[in-house]
Amino acid sequence: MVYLKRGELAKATDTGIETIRYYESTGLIHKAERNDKGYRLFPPDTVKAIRFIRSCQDLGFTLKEITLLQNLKIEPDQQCGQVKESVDIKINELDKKIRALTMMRKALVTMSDMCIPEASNRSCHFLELLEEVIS
Amino acid sequence: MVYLKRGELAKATDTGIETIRYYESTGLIHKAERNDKGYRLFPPDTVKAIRFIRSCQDLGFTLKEITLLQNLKIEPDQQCGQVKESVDIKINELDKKIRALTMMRKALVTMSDMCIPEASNRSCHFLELLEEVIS
DNA sequence: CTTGACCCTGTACCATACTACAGGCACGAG
DNA sequence: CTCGTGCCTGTAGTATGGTACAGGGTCAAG
Repeated sequence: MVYLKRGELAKATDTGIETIRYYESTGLIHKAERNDKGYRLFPPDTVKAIRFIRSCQDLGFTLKEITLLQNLKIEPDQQCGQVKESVDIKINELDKKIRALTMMRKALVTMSDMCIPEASNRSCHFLELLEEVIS
Repeated sequence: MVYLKRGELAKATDTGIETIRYYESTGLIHKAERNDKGYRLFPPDTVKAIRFIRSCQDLGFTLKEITLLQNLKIEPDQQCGQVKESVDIKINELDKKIRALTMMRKALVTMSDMCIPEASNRSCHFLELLEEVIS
């Protein structure tokens, strides 16, 4: 059978078995079908869905936001403009986040570069550096 | 007096007044001195400290991580190498995060571009698009 | 000298995102 | 046929990051 039981899905996605139930209960993944004994049977693409969820979480999205992302689709009908608007907002947010992270990265690189064993006895205070880079 | 009371600090940083007490209790900001009546008196640079905390949170750092960031200082002593190592790890993490966000941004831009009224009757699902853009 | 805005403490509560039982049925290996 | 997993349900507990009182003192303006 191509279907996965809960434990198999958990292993395949390196996720806690209870987490799967939690995701199902919140609607983050589709309700699984059940066999005659009540065991959950997940279609194999649930693996992808869960990997997507975990990746998004790593990027700082909440489960609520991830639900929105999952539902994001543009259909060329009268509602297109609305969806486009929310997509554009999301793009702006991402831009801000990317810029900020890039600045922080720069601060860290500067720090790392300053840290050469032979370097003179200057000391580096991260916060001051970061403030400089950010502002 | 240059010192700020709790409410003043809250206003200056656009933060809940109780949040300030919470940050103080967790050691995220220094314990304020008190006047003779027990009122907290915060030195003015606490404003900066709290802004720093909020910015870092926006970037997806936890309060625990922010504490670590605050303590990150490189002093040219024997521990320099160690600190450099952890800084470099953090840089790698940021790189990954920035790349992933950039890809996600690309997917959204593609979506947004597809949404032109005159465009044909194709419809666009974010997840599929993201997979395309990523791979 | 009272009224309202502020501050104090302790404690309780909230949402999010899990995580851990307890009690019970299912199933395959030995 | 039993032993060890694995699955089921419901419910309770955890950590994080706040948020909201209650009950009481402080302070300055009118």
